[in-house]
Amino acid sequence: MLVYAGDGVLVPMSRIEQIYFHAAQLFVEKGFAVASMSDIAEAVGITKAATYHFVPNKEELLFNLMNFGLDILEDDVVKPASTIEDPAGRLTLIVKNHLLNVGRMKTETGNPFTIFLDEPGGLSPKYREAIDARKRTYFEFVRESIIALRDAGHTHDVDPSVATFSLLGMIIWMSRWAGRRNRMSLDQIADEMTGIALRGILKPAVVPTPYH
Amino acid sequence: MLVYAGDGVLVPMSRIEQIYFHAAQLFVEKGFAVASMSDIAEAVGITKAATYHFVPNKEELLFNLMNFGLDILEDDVVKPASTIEDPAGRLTLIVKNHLLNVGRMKTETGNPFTIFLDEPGGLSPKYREAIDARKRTYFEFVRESIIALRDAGHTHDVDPSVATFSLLGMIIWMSRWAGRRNRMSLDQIADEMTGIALRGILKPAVVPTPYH
DNA sequence: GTCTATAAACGGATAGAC
DNA sequence: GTCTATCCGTTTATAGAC
Repeated sequence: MLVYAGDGVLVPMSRIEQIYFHAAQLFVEKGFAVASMSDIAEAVGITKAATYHFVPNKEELLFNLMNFGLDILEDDVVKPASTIEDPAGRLTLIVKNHLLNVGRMKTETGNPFTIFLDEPGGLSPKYREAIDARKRTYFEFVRESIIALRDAGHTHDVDPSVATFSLLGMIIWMSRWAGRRNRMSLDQIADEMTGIALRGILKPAVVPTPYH
Repeated sequence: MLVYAGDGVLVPMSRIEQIYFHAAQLFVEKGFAVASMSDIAEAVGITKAATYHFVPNKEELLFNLMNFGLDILEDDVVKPASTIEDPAGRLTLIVKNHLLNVGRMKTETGNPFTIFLDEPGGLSPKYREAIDARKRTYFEFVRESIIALRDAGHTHDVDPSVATFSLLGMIIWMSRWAGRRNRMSLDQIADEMTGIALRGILKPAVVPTPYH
């Protein structure tokens, strides 16, 4: 669908990929409801009718993009984290990689593949349920790591769900501000935020050394 | 505009207040672009034309609501925090009160006075600038407390801006999930999150006792 | 203040030619 | 694959009667 051009920049290839690429940008920039099919067509450089040759309707455009964002999340975060048995190391990798993922694909106006995972009212109930199920699976994946740490006595006295929501809120919100100024590198920012997140939840002795 | 009915529930009084009240709920629920003036009128129980007797246009409805939300934030967070000289105590009050504010006014579908402080593409540039300026002022207020703490050697090695964004992301995101289940009280949730936020940024010795 | 009626613009989506 | 033209529903907003 989209291809990395070496330095983390996403490059659209075929026409259909161009459509999805610009749709993602516009949905984030203006919101799903405000960005029109004409806007997308204009950004691609074709007419609205031509766009409908590739896309059945606007809702499926959003649905496919959300699934694509979740695919990336699973590849870049869940898959590598699943191989780590130590829950502290696993949680660290989750936070760091999710942050890098959010920041890496940032455009000038937001992150197309993260921010609109929560477009309100964009999807009809049928589609919405499928996306919600995938989001819940990810939430549980993060929460399980925190539960393991709590059961080992390695966390402060926090409810695992509250801790997970706090963590994910911090991460997702990053898509709204990171990448605006280049004073710090993305890696630096992700490291600092990983430290903030881990220290908030884990007891000092358990926080890995680079974030201690 | 709106009045508290003792237990934190907002009650609309006059007709114009009813309009703003239901508009706020609908904007959060469906998004600004999707919620129509007819929806609002129907919720109030009058016709769309009658609504326009009180409101000049849809955009100013959103603009006024955003300003109202910022007014509340200043009353409930900035004003009381400004009287506290100790920066650790001040930051603690900021986080706790902002969280209570976000959680208290939660409806079934979201927080009318917080979540849409960041409606994308809702406002035209002219109005948007005024809102952005007020948001920036609040951001700086939080950031200054963290800078004071860093200069006193009381924080971990974090950039004050990154720390502020992390903090606010966590808080704002709370509006999307808090209030769904009642396993924990709002005060309990706010306390736990305050702890997570403060521990992430402040050195253990400086974190106030209830959150240590 | 609230209504019915309607104007004017824009949205998603399709038909059919090339 | 892409275009022009168009259908049809919905939206914001207004006019004017009561």
